[in-house]
Order: sequence, then C-alpha cells, then structure tokens
Amino acid sequence: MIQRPKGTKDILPDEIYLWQYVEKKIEEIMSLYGFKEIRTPVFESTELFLRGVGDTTDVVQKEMYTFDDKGGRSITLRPEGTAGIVRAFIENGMASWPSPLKLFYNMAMYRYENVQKGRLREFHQIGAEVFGTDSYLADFEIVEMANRIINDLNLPNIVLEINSIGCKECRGKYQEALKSFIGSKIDEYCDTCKSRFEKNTMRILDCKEKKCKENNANAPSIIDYLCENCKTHFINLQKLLDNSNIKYKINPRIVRGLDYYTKTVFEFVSEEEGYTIIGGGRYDYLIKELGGQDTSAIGFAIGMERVIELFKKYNLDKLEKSRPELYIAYIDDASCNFANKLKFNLRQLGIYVEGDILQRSLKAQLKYADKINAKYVIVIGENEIKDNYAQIKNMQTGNSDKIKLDENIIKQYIKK
RNA sequence: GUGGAUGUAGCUCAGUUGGUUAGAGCGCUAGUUUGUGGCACUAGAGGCCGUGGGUUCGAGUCCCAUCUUCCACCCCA
Repeated sequence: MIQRPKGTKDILPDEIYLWQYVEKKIEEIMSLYGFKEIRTPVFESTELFLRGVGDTTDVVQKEMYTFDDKGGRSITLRPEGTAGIVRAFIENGMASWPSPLKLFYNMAMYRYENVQKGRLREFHQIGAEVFGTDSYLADFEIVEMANRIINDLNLPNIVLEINSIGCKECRGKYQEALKSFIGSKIDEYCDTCKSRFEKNTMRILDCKEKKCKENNANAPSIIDYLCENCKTHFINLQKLLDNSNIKYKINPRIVRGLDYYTKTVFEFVSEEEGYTIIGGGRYDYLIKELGGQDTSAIGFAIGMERVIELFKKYNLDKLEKSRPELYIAYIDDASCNFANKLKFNLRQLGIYVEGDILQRSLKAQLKYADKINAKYVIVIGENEIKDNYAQIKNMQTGNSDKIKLDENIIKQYIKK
C-alpha cells in the first residue's frame, strides 16, 4: 500500500471544520488590524534561504528540502514564510507602497526533521509582517495582535516571553563579552556548541545539554549590553504591554533560530505542551541583505498544527458541525422525481438539503437522514403529490407539522 | 543525525509454549411482511497480520533488515 510520506498528514472532513474556524478567526483579527493577505510560491531559489534565513542555522544546514529542477536550478521548498515575503516585497517594488505595509499569509512550510508531537515535515503557518517602521509602536501592535489571537481562540496556559537581541552594534559587543566568558571553558561544551562558538556564539545560550546549561548559568545577559537606542526601544515596548495589561516574561535566553532577527524577539509558549505556538521578532537588516532598500520590519508566525491541537483540547465541544436543514425522502419512482425537483428548488434558494442518490428504500433513506443529523425530514409519496401537502418532521423532537410543498413556504418554516 | 517504543478489518484492540479456513466491539451495507429514523435482533461485505528476507514439516507468533507511527534529544511554529 502506498502511504503518505513521513511527517505529512491528511486533514479529513471530521477535522477540517476546526481548521476553517481557526483560520477564519485569525484572518478576521488580522484584517481588523489592517493586514492584507499575500501568497508566494511553495518553492523558491535555494539562495534566498541561504542568504535570508542564514547558512549557519539548523533550518538551512540540515532541514531543507532542496533539489535541482530539470533546468539545473537549485530549488528549495520554503522552510519558513518571511524570506519569501521579503523577496516578493522587493521584487514587486512594495517599498514604494504607502508605509507601513501590513501583510499576512497562510501557507504550508517544509522542513526535513524528525517527527514528534507538534512537529511535522509539512506544516502550516499563518504569519504577519509589518514593513517600513522601526518604531516600538509596531512591535507593540504585532505582539498585541498575537496576544489577541491567543485570547480570542480561548487557548489557556500560554505564556508570552520577550527579549531583545539588539542591533548590529550592541550585538557585536555582546558577542565579544560572551566569547570571553565562554573562552577557555569551551572544551566543556558539547560539539554543536563548539562549532557555533565562532560563527554563531549566541546560539550556545539556547543549548539544552545539561553541561552547557550549567556552564551558561552565569553568562552575561544581552540585555546588559544593549545600546541606548535598543534599550529604550525595548523599555518602551514593555511600558505599552504593561499599560494594556498584557502579561509577559523577559527571557534573555530567547535568541531564535533564524539569523535575521534583531531587537525584539518573542514567543508564545504553551506551558502544558512545552512548545512554542507563535514565534516572531524584528528583522531590520533582512530586506537590505536580500537586495532591497533599507527597510525595517517585524513579524511573527503561528504554528497551525499546534494551535489546532490546543484548540481541539479546549474548545471542541463549542463548535457545531454543519448539518443539513432538510432531508427529502421518497417512496416510488414518481415521488422520486417530485422530491428531486423540490430538492433542486430549495438548493436554488440557498438551503442545505439532502436527498437520496442511491435509490435506497425509504427506511434506509431515513436512517441515513438520521446519521447525517438532518434537522427536518419530509417524505414524498403518492398522497403528498396529490394533496401538495406533506408532514415536515423535526428529527430531534419527533414532532411534525403539515406543510404545503412550496419551496418558499418550506424555506420560511426551516429558517424560523 | 542519536536513543526508546510501535505496527493484526475503516476505528479501538484480542490472538495461548510456533499448529487447520485469523477473531471481537464499534462503524459500514441489507433485512426483521412491504409509507417513517434513533432501540433491539439477524445476516453480509471488509485482512498478502507494515514490507522484504530467514529459521521451521509448519510463522500473525521466533530471528535479521527496512519502512511507518509515537516519544525523547537536537532544533523550531
């Protein structure tokens, strides 16, 4: 039997309504904040991610789906959304659009990783990006919108963690300080940390190896090395969060795995599942690095599979599955034609009506009507056609009323 | 990439120290005297026992490999 590739998932009709609800909710909120949808290609030139995401990151080094197409071009399935959006921003001259430019996307991402809870090789992110502002007001708006999404989806036990990793200037100083702190002790660190020492020192702070963690315990904090500008930026953001009663934790250990981040970085973490469901931050150099003009930007991405999992856990019972308003059953050939006509007319009026297309017995039709949870049932037979009246039965209460077989009257009855 | 568990019907799972045509519940289809669902009863369909090798007179059961799924590390959403 051919099975789906490792790390992929089928989303079946019994679950899709959850996705539709959550996606709709998120997109409504984003629209409310002025974000417009953008869609970019599933695959891009490999170089985009090498330069955009950063060639020292794990995502690029070992998790990309990269291949040569028939024309010999190196192609990569997008492992994240931001790089492609920035490419589109530059390529379509969006820098000349009114600032700030707010975009959102809802797209599948691809990473070759080992599968476990909340981690797939094909997964979905809804993300938002703001281009053209380096103000802390944008940082606030983006964090506040993410917070709103968590709240409106009614997801409990989510903690907001924020940090600032500074700009080029302060990060340079900090890296020096960090290097001299680790310095001679580097032999005590794990191999990956050793390899990161030169090129990506800050990542060492993120290591979960016991030994490395212990060694990092007294490491200098980036926050102490922020330049004046970055410091006030960070403090202003905190003030706004305080004002809005948005609870957060400053976590100097958040450095994020993508190289493009600067200044504010943040994560919404599910305490019980132990994973991040929304992650994001500012990336003031990325656009220039990818060949655009100097433009500040900030954004985040929501891990949809993780959100759905949490949402299912807490809110499943609150959602109603779609069900037919009416099932029209028939008895013989003549009434079958009549029933079909009525079904057709009601659908023209926008009513969700079901009827038999299997030529089944009346009993089987009614059983089916029950299984699909139809609200009302009408049975058409010789008498009904003759009288042009039928019983309309409420399947929940079992009560029925006499009704004229006129689609407008039926519509009115059902909708009341 | 590393470590641990797992795989029998659409789903959840039984399957004795290796021994005839592999089972149950749920679900699905049909029927229970023919124009009314849910309940009950009856019957039916549906399995290369993940895949490929091996041991054996004989393998769902034992051995090896491989794949999948799940969990942890790493990393991330």
